[in-house]
Parts: sequence; C-alpha cells; structure tokens
Amino acid sequence: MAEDVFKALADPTRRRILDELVERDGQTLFEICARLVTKHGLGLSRQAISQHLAVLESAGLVVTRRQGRYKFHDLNTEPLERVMTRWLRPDGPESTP
Amino acid sequence: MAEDVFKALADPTRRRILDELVERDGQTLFEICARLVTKHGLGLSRQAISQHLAVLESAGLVVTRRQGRYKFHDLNTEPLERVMTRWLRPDGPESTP
DNA sequence: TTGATAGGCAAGTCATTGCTTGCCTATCGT
DNA sequence: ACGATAGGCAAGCAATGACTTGCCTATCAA
Repeated sequence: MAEDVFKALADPTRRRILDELVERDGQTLFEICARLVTKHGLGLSRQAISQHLAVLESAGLVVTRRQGRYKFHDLNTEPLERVMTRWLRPDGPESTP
Repeated sequence: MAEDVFKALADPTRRRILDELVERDGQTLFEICARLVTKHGLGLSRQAISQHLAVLESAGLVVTRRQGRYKFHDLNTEPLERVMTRWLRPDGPESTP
C-alpha cells in the first residue's frame, strides 16, 4: 500500500538504509549495520536495523532473498515511482523540461 | 528540509489535505475542514486540521497568503520533486522513457 | 458598537513507535 | 559434534505525535 510506503520513508534511519542499498545492492543485515556505524556514525543495535528492514520490506521498498544463513536485501524503487506523482499537477511545474 | 517533507507526508490526513489542494488551490481552513468531513467522512476538529496545515507549511508543501480575516492555502509541489529522485538509480527503471 | 466569522495558542490525553534487552533457531566451518 | 556466525521473536521502556478542550485575538457586517 501507499500508506506503508510513506510511513516507511518517515524515519531518517530507514532513509539512510535505502541510501546504503542504492550504493550497494544485496547487503546482509550485518553489513548494513557495519556501514551505518562506520559511515554515518549511527550507533544502533542489530535489532533496531532488523526492525527497520522489516518495515521497509513490508512496504515493498526492500526485497529479500535467502541463501543459506545469509539474507540479502535489495532495493526496489517501484513503489516509490507509483506514489510520487500523486500531487504533481498536469499544469504544474515541469518535471522533465 | 527533506526531513520535514517526509514527516509531513507520513500522516494519512495530511495526504488527504494535499489531495484536496491539488483539486482546488487557495482554500481556507474552514473550507478544508468542510471538504474532509463531507467528501472523506473525516470527523476531525478544526484545530486538528490547523495543526496539520502548520506541519505542511513548515515542510514547504503548503504556502499561505493572508487576506483580511481569511488565510488561503496553496499547494507547493517543488519540495516533492527535489526529494523524490533520491533513490532512483541512473541504471534503474526508466522514469521518462 | 455588537455579534458573528476566521483563525491562533497552550495544556493535557492517549496511542504509536523506535529502541533495547534477553533468549532462541538455523546454518556453516573445522 | 561443537562453536561461531547470521538472523528471529517478544516483552518492556521512553519519546514522539495526533487529537481534543478551552480560551483568546482579529476582521467584517449590521
């Protein structure tokens, strides 16, 4: 639902996670944790990130594939594109001049 | 800030308000209240809507102009367009084929 | 000037949510 | 088999946020 997409985007940490996945797709939970700590100085527990990833996944923004004991997370921008044109009027400012 | 834009979009009532303003720009607080009640069945107090409008305004999504005792609210989609391309990869799905 | 209309301010309530802590399951390497 | 690694589940806490209630200011019409 669009509902979940907006709620998922409301948290800054979740947006950081999306930023990470844009830069490198298919990361595991522990990789994302390490990246957030080293690159952004975020000192969050593993569970916190895990819960954020669950929110992103149930919003459809992140897709996961399991492989052995690893769970890789991939970004999915398709829900974004469907939702973002909602308030762009036809006569509004040009999006692609 | 982009921060405020996402938080502003997180609430369903605020998104309804934006929907209302897309349909008809320059509404007053009372008009928006009436519209939300009649069209969407939302039974919210005037202050609730007023607070939502304040959030939208401080996010830059709504611009206001005062005229006598009336305060007209106009939609401003510019903050949206700056924020929405954040996770769209260059090699990702085509946004404008 | 008086009453009615349009809006603002502030405190208080109640639910949501982000985060932690503690424990448990599953897979891999040796 | 055993320990180590990758992840999951669930209860609890503290902070944020949405909404209400009550009162106050400002503009306009009569």
